[in-house]
Amino acid sequence: MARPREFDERAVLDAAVQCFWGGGYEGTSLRALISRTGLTGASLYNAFGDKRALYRRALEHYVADSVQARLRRCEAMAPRAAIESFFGEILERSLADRERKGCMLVNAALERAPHDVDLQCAIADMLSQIEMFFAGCIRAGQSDGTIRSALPAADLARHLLAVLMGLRVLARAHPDRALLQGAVSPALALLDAVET
Amino acid sequence: MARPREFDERAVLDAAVQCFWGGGYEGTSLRALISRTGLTGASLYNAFGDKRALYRRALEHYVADSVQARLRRCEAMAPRAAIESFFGEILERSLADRERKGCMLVNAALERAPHDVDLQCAIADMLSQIEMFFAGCIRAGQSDGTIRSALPAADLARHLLAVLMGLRVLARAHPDRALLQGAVSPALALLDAVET
DNA sequence: TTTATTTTAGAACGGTCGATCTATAATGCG
DNA sequence: CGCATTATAGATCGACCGTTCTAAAATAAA
Repeated sequence: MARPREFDERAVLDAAVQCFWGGGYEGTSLRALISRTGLTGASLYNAFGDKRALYRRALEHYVADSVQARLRRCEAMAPRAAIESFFGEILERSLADRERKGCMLVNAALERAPHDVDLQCAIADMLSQIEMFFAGCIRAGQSDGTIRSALPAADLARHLLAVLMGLRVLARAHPDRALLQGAVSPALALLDAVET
Repeated sequence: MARPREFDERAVLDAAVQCFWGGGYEGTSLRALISRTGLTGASLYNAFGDKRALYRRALEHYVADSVQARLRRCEAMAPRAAIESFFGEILERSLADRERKGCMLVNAALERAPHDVDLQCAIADMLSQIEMFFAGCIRAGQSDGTIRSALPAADLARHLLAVLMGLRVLARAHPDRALLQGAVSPALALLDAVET
């Protein structure tokens, strides 16, 4: 009934993520998006609305592609190992991240959440998915004895979430292995049965 | 020999901090700074150079005023209490922060450090001051027995630094008392002598 | 008082911003 | 084949960006 689209939406969102990830929302211009995605301003506005809506779609695309995929990958492992592997992956990725892009979700949480109510809710949801992954691992580990039960699983999960956010900030400001490893290892020690 | 300045530099930096703190670097326009500080563009450029230099001066002003003052305040306390009081203060301030401005240093670390080498070094220094505060408290507490010695003081300090960064991110995205308290309390438990 | 020097005020600069307009191209339906 | 509908391309919009310019004002030394 009408002219069909010439672009692949996923490819366009991939390109948009590449722009927004490193540059942030304010630091990414429509011109940059037009150049990266290859389509014109009119097409972008026709397909996605405005810059704000495109940013949100890009963030959701990033989270589905990058964060949720990692959660699924780790959920397949034993609880204690899942958490250790999760942080190990983050650590290696952060140290290999030459452009210092960090995590787009963390960047969005700090840059956009305070200024965009809708996005704030979406981001809170995404963060709570990570928290729930931690909580699930911890409860399972506390049941099978691989994680100590002295502290509430809910608190531990929130703690790990904070450590994760902190890692991402530190990595963007000062990506040093000793710093990041030092920050993570006490968190893992906290999960273990105690030895004085 | 020449016309004297009509403004107080500290007051101007205070105003600049108010602008940059909530809005970030890219989100704050020269017009906003001109309006808040009360002086003209020419005066700003004559006194501080350009926007980037003003941002750096504002950040240093903020850190001296807000971060270093808190460190001094807490350094006067007993080591274990100093850490607990430090996080307690952050927590209450974050929850009372209606505008969700968070911590300007953390905001700068995430927004500007990757894009500004000079600032990155300055920020790394400022963060390491906080890390050294933690490290000092922990070493002292490990000596007098109020903090357990099972983990290296250096790692614990880096861990607390990461938790602090994470708190600031979470508070800006989802300022909920249960979330923030849950994130902190395992960090404090980690410092204590063990009870199974 | 004159002169040199610096700060002020405010207009103005070229450039870029997000967003929209016009016109053309491409499809399915009647 | 028209016809309605949607996507494309590229020019263009007013607004705002960081920065600089000109000119007036204010001081201290000569």
